[in-house]
Amino acid sequence: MVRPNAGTKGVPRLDRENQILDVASAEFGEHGYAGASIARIAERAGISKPLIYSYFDSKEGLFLAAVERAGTVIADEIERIAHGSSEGLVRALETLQGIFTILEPQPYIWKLFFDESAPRTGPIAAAIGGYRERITKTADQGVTVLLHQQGVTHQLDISAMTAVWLSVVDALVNWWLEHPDQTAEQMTARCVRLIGALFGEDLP
Amino acid sequence: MVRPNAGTKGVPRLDRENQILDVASAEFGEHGYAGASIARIAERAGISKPLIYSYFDSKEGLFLAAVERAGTVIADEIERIAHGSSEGLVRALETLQGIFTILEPQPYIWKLFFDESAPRTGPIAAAIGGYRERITKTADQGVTVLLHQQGVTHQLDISAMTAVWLSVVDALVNWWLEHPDQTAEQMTARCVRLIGALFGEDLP
DNA sequence: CCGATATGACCATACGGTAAGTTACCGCAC
DNA sequence: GTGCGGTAACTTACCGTATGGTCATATCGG
Repeated sequence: MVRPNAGTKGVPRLDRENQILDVASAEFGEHGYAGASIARIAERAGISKPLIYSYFDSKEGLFLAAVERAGTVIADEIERIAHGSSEGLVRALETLQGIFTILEPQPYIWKLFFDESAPRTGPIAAAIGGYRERITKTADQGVTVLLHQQGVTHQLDISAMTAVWLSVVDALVNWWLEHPDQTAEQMTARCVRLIGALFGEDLP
Repeated sequence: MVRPNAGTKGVPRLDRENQILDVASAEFGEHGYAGASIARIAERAGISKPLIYSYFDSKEGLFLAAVERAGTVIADEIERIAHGSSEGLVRALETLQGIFTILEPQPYIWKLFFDESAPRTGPIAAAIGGYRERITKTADQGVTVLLHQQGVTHQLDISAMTAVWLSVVDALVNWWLEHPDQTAEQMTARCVRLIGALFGEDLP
């Protein structure tokens, strides 16, 4: 039987893996884990389904790889900013700036951590949980400092406020996805204006 | 063949429909549209799959019915509050209080409007779009007033801020889902504390 | 010729959806 | 009151297809 193109492309495995992960992240981001289709990912990447399985074993494996690639980058960046000396709203703004910069090439990766239809048990849940915990823990520290300054010390209040803060980031990323013409710089400037207006502070 | 229990329960259609919608809302909320399973909904409701189809025609029909039941309630309440005389942060707080009160019996219905895996075309998209537009429009008016007072008039800034505000509501509802012991009243009190701390205002 | 890259064709099954029939109840003729 | 027909409520068993996943095989550089 004739199989045109079989094996003729010769793209190195690592390159191909990254290309697949790019496409898969977008697909998972757009449709959620359950709504994403491997066949569609293959089509969008211009390759065949079996190649994906030969590199990532399963749908779960592919999603897991996407989550881990994204999680490392995002969590590292957030923790890096947290280790700086800034505090309160300035730190919040720096975090947003860092996230926008990282997400600029591929904004969809943010959504991998907030997928309702992703498996709730097994390695995927563990990985998502791990990265979310790193992110949440860091956010929690920042929120704690901010709220303590204002006299709020109730643990549940801080927990809720952390959830709100993470959701604010989420909202801005999603808004950005709907306004793809905006640059990371413009997004940061926008946040400066909004924080300034809401909290009446002068930001650097 | 013996069919034990066929037709023996005799629950009136409207009651059964509402029961199914309760279960379906939770299932859709937990797993998203694509991740939800009709068989599982039937099982959770203690009935058989065909009964669901005889009442709602299809998975889309079931989701649509859930969205419409939830959307009317939520959008009406939000618009009702918006027609009051309050403004700015007070109005924000009243909106949150209203939403918490409405969602108390069934918090999952909020998530139906933010499902990534729901159909993007057809009647479902239209219904979701319609309710989201009602909610967004109302939110947008409140945000516009608030930001204009602070000198922010750029249309895109307002659009982004509206998205952030809606996401704040989303975060609080999700946080609530993870802390089911909390009452609507406690949630409202928590928001009073947090808004007070962040914005340094005295709220009624 | 061997290993890496790649594919068309296929399998298994989960899930949306349906056909056909069962049970219970209600209203009504007698 | 009782037999009976119509209807609402409900079920088992099944179908078709989309999708996750696999197999055998092809191409090509070194």
